[in-house]
Amino acid sequence: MSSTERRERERAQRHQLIITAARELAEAEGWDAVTTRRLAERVEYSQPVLYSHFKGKDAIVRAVALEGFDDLGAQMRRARLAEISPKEALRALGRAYLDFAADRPALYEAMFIMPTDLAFAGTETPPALRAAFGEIVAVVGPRDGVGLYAEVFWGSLHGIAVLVHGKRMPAEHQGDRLDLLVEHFTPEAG
Amino acid sequence: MSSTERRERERAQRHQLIITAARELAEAEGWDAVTTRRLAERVEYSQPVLYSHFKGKDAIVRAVALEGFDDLGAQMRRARLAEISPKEALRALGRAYLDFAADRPALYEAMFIMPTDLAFAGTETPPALRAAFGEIVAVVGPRDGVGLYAEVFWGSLHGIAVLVHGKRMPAEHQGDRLDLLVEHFTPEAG
DNA sequence: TAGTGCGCCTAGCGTTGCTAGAATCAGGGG
DNA sequence: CCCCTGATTCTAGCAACGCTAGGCGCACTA
Repeated sequence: MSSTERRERERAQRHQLIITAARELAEAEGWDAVTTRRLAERVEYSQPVLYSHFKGKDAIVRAVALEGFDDLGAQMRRARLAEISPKEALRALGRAYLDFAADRPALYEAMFIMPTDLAFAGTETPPALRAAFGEIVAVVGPRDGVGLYAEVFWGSLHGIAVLVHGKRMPAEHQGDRLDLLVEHFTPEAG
Repeated sequence: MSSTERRERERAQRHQLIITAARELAEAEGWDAVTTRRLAERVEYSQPVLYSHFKGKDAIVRAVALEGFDDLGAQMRRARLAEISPKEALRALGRAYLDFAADRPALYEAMFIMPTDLAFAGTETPPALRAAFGEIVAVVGPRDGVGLYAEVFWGSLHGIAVLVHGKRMPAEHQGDRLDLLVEHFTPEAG
């Protein structure tokens, strides 16, 4: 059954190809440009092939988002581990988060803005999401049982990131905003 | 030219009718349900009439959003003026903001989530937006020249509101999150 | 080599935002 | 009183969207 294996391998490659193409197209021209037709053209297959891999366009976006959580988690982890003091670690993680949102806006959009049915805080939550949130918990400090501080710190970062991204808040002073947040959320100083 | 006046009056009424219908339809069934066809049917005119009032669908959404800022501004103002102490005023305004987002999700979406070309912080910023932001500045205290504290407080509120709305953060504990924010942003204590 | 089944593509459905051109209606002049 | 003029509204249709049915062709099995 070697041919079957090869087929499955090729199929998996194409699966990944679709996800990558969708992300690249979104990052280059925005999600509005990611239509099933253009995406199919880009992977050099016809439209229906997409539907043999994914239930629909939403599922493709979800797959792109899911990969993004690995990246974001790793980026935050690297940032916080590079610092010694809790305060500096917090600032580094916050900067990493905001940089991620600013540098890869389309990916960030798929992860945190577009409608999704990814389970975010439940038993079905994918490991990548859990790990990414865990980085925030680690740096904020699990001062309470439910991670309230981590939630609010995350929410604050997300808020300013998304308002800047939507041009509802000036892009300048983002560093100052982060400093202000860090000042308030530094562990112990609570 | 009385007939002309009447015509203009009727036209203005219809203009408002379209905005109201769009908002109601969005609040009842979500913005996806607000198609130009359904909206036209609802106002009992044909589709092209919409385009004689608005440049396109985006312009209708923008008009709905603009009205929302009056509501939100008033709601925040009422809340903060009902309290004496700065801390309680801050909490009341925050609660008003979060309640607005939770109670009128479609309207909130049009104001703060959907793509828009409304000028948010510039010379062209509509008075309603300016006034609403002014309420936040008033309650946070303009501790710096550029309203950094107000921006970050607003961003934090927006972040948790929108993450809960998108089911990316549990809906519970929203009150606790607000308390935590208020604790950190209370004037003087800063 | 003939049969068989899977995989891919062509074609098309219903819906979207938006627009061109026909039709209709109100108001004013002969 | 009637017809003409101009504005206003509607019918019809375009291109693009997400998605799907059905048939064709190729690769593998026997």
